[in-house]
Amino acid sequence: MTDIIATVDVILLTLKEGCLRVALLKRDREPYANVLALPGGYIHPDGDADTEAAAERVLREKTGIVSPYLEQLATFSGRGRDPRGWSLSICYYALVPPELIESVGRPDLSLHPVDTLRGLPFDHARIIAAAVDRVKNKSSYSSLPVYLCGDAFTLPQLQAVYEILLGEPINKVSFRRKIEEFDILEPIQGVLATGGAHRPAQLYRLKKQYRKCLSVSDRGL
Amino acid sequence: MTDIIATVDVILLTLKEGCLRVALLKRDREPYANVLALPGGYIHPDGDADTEAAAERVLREKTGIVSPYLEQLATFSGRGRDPRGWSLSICYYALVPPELIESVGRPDLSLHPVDTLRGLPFDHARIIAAAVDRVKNKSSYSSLPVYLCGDAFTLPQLQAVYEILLGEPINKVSFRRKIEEFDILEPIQGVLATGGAHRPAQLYRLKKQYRKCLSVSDRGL
DNA sequence: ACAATAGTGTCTCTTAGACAATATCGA
DNA sequence: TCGATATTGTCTAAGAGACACTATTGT
Repeated sequence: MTDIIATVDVILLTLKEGCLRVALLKRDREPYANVLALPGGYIHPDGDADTEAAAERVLREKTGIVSPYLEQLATFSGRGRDPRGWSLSICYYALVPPELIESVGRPDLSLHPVDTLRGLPFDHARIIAAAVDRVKNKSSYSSLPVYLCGDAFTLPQLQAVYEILLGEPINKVSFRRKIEEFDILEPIQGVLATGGAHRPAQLYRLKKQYRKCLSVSDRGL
Repeated sequence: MTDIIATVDVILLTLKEGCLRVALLKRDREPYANVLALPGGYIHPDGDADTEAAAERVLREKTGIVSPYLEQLATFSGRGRDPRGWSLSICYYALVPPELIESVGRPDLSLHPVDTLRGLPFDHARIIAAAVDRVKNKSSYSSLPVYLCGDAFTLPQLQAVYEILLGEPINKVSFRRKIEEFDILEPIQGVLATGGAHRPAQLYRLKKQYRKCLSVSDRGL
């Protein structure tokens, strides 16, 4: 009986310069050595409690990042996806603010717009597309996009994040109503003065109990 | 390095006597021989194109059923879930009308209400709970429940299915508006006369192009 | 004062749900 | 004709989006 190659891959997503980007790094071994690919690695049954722990470990070892939000995407499998043989990858996706990626200072880690990816090994293009679909869809009815923002952000900034993900402008009043309804943010006593020759915006942060869990709406937006 | 046990499990769900039920069968080998469990089995890298094909094969071999709708649920993994060691199960769920299960005539296959399951082996209770959550949630915004109906059904019957899954009565007018909006049904020229000392209802069937794909709404219900 | 963006009040239009009227069967 | 359920029409109320007005900064 043929063996099964069992790995985890992590789709690490962030929003930078108005565009959703995925973190890729150069593979350090065959197959596809020196090709940009998703951070991934073998499951270690001796050390990993489960595949989620394996994904956390792989992400930490390969990028230095610990993501507050990590969710299982799906499992991709089959004979054709890896030249070494029949393989199976349990994929997880993470959303982080761009500063977190930059703060770890890994020169081999690079960000790439998800719309213009080329030359990806294995079935990584398909996996990334599935992750992007999931994120965009989930953004349409949940607070998921807050994980793309840093510790403190303004409502106009958060709205811009939603608009990029959904690909369309959102009504300001409706948007604020929804966020109010989610009840996950609290104002910080202090305002964002920096940018502006205009009225400064209130800074908000996630309430503690929502650092790792999201709020969903039964309606859209 | 320890080996990984890689299997697929299938959560076969149906609606019978006003209650969502899962198909279980007695395990024919250790561990947990003779205990009721989900249909499952090892992945065959030599024969299965991918895990979905493996799930289809396992379902067919163990129950004789070929389900039009089969979707990946999630992958469950870890050291504690199988006494044989670190294991990993890619789980798929299927929705079928009860007649399909009865038509295959497997006496070892039995249906059990998902609310009152006891004594399940491995982490099957958790897996089934996840599948039920997924089905109920997806039913709130999609045409998924039609797969629980047979080839022909009336709108009041379909509404009853939705109401059982959602656990609450639905407004008749709104429900019909939604189904109309999905645009997946076509009337059959003939009416359901059987039940009744009352006006018979129009029979509908799924349009051909929706036999294996569902329609979703961006709003609820 | 002016430009620019933040934040809020209000109106309208869409749409989900309530209610009810009509339709069609068996007894 | 009566009882029961199917089907359709219409009114109402909740909610989303449009619009516009006020607020607060830097220049």
